[in-house]
Amino acid sequence: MNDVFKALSDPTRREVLRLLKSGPRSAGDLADAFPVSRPTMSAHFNVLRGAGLVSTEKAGKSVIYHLNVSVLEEALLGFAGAFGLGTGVPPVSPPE
Amino acid sequence: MNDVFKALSDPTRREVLRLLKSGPRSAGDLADAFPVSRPTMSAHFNVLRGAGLVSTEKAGKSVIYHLNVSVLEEALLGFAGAFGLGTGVPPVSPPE
DNA sequence: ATGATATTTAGCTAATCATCTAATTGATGT
DNA sequence: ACATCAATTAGATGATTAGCTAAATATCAT
Repeated sequence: MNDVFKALSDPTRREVLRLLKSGPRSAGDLADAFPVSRPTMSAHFNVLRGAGLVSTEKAGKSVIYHLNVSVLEEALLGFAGAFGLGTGVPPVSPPE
Repeated sequence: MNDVFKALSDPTRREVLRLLKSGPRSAGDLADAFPVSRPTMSAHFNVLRGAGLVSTEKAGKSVIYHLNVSVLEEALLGFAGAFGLGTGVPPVSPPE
């Protein structure tokens, strides 16, 4: 889970996830959406994959990235939930 | 909001927030809960304060740290919400 | 005013990070 | 086989980060 928060700490990576929300995309397609080099984007993809936030699938010359929503959900809501946020169900003492 | 995610990327800082969830605590009291030096903890506090996640109040010799839940909520659920997580209300196209 | 206590700032270091260019790998088409 | 295109790895660099010790600041008590 630390890896997930580390991954989320970079705005480029958060934006990649947001783009992936609308559906799978190739590495180059994703890279085109950012003003940095492809190798740099590749490094960001590695961090996201290391955190389990995305999965890859080979399609010819391309590599398709998929968003793993469940991993995002588990980390984000898991943490938020510890503060009584997001679920509607407080963690310790319900506000009577 | 980037500052918030940057702040959350460190496990020590996330734990500080979790401790603060149960109520305000002094700097030294918080520092005692971690195996690092006080100056190091002070630096972590600065990051959390810079992100707006905590506020301070002076009380005699001590400095009391308060958790700003609203800031955490806005960032965390704001981001999660963009993925249809946490609110029960999907972000773009509601499942009819 | 002196001393003790709580916290922060200053200054340093080692490690990590985001970025780049150049080179490599892998797949497709001619 | 060769050229081309997509993506990654290698290797380097400058910036940021988390950590430390030592020194400074602020408050309280004597």
